[in-house]
Amino acid sequence: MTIYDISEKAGVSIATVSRVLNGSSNVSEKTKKKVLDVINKYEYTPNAFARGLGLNTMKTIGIMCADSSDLYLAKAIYYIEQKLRANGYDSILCCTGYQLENKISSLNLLITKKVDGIILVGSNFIYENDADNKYIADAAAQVPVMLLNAALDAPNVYSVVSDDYTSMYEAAAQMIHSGVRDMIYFYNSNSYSGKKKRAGFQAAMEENKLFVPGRSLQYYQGSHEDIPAMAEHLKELSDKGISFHGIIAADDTLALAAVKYAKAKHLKIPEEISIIGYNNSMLTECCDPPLTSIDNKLETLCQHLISTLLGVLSGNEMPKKTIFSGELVKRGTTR
Amino acid sequence: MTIYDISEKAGVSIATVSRVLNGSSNVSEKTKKKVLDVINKYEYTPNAFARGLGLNTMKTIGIMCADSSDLYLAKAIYYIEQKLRANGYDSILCCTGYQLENKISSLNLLITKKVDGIILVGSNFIYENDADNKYIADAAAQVPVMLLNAALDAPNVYSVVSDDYTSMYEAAAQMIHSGVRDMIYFYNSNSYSGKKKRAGFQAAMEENKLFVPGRSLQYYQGSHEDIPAMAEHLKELSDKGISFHGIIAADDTLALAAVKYAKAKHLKIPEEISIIGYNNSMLTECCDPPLTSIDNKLETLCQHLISTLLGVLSGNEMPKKTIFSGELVKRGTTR
DNA sequence: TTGAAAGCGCTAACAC
DNA sequence: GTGTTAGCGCTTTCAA
Repeated sequence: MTIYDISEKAGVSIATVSRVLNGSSNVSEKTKKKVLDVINKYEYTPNAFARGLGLNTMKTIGIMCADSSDLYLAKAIYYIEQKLRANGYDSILCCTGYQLENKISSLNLLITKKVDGIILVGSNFIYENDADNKYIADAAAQVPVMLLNAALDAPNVYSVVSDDYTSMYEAAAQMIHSGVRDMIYFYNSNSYSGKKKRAGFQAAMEENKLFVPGRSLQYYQGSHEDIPAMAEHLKELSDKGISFHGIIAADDTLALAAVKYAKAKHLKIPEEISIIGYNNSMLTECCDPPLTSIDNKLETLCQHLISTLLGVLSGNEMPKKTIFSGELVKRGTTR
Repeated sequence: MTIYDISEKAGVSIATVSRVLNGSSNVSEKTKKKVLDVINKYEYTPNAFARGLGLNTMKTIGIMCADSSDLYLAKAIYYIEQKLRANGYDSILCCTGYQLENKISSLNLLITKKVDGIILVGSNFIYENDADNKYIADAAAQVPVMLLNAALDAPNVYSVVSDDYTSMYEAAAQMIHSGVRDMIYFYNSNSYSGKKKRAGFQAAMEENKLFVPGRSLQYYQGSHEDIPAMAEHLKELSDKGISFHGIIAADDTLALAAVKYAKAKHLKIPEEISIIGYNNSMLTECCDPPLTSIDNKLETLCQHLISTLLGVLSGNEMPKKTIFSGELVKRGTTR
């Protein structure tokens, strides 16, 4: 069933059918009804490809993320997809993994598929070496690119970020204030947001003359999901003689590993060791005691990201970078 | 830049350009190289919409799920997206929520967008009332529909399921064997797979004359993520005088709530209470002690689902339903 | 308010 | 091995 069939059965031209299909005003109520009746009768729906060819858009947005099964990224994708759909856009999902090479080819693929815009979910798309970020600016030459929790200053790329620096700064300040002096920062990512978090922690420590290079910052390299391995890492640290009575983790998974470590060492939480996570995910309640964590207002970020994108697509001038603040949600792992 | 531009610059016809683009054999090496050079020089990529219009496909598969941020569904989507992409297909993601109405409209929307196939991820797409499943059969009249962890007998719909019944039966049998007599089944879904699981539990209990109607089966109605509320539900049960020394949960989240409950009651795990979860997710390691759980081989299921879909799309005869068995992974919450 | 007709950029059947 | 041409099903001028 094509627009020709409908036009024939309704006794009008295809132009008229097209007009009612697209809600053009210049159609008499009478012919409009006539056409609509035929359309409904035959359950006709326009061919999306032909439409795409004519309009040069199929109203789809490409969503890229490293790993859609990551708790945090999954949540972001969920919010984004919902809000896009509510605005008439489809989402093409693209899980790229963490390799730059794959990110580049995925990005190019999406552009080839003629998406209307691209959303990069997660800070891992931004690299320390500026040259490595060229692929994003290149893509932005074709379609608007939105960054969630990352920022890049380039034409046609828009960033929405949580103020990780301040959140972490305040978490650390708070823990210091509660009496802990020798806490460590436990992290596994040097991404854009990863660096901000670490810097926030470090600043708070330095301000209080508590920062010890090579000790205060503890990097874990390994699977993002392997909690036992993370806990083991902490144990080795402690075995090496590095002592600490507080752990601020770069995400809730790492924090859970910290809790696991503390339990294995029979340390009382929070009396003997304080722990703070990041993301305020469901994991906070998977923990005993419940995990204190930083809420970075993911839904708000996503909401804002989508409105910005829609604005850009409508040709409006939109803010290049928006920053939201996070909030420390206190639960059982801190005093 | 179009195929016409390229053909002109290369001094050949558009048909020849199209041929090298599509790897047709009937092109001489010389002209092929000539065309390829021009293509590379101008970084030309064919217009996907025009291609779609001609071929009537854009090589995309619709993925529907109720909630892509659900731990289990997210993992499934991840596997599926990866495997589709590896085979040259894009994925349009569609989070429908749990309302039938929305599922129907999403499904129709995907068909309108002319996807090549549709994958329904999760058992919640199948309803008890057969009439409610008509929307799936209707969709299958247009494109192949794949069900993950659900089954429906209709033309052009294919099911890949884990043998939830047997897995649950064996988990229950195992717990009975370990000496627990009065365990309860803690669940929150009456979906296709939810019913299978429950039936497996019930069968094992009945076989051992341990099943007590109105007691052995405990339904929790509430947020799928609210662990404290789930734990509270168990506490109320216990307060009501219903005693149990074992909990088999329909998923790991519920099982974690069971652990939380046990800790609040100062019950020793597994000595005084045994707990088994389902899905063998990362949550098993978020738990202290680590959670015994049933692994339903999600990646295998997804792998098989994709190969079946690809087979169907290639016009091959494929199995309508495939069943894989799960496996009980014993950890610290069982004896 | 309506219709005729020219694209949109590609594929593929057919002819040479 | 290569070119010509007729679609694919829509949108959108331009005339009427």
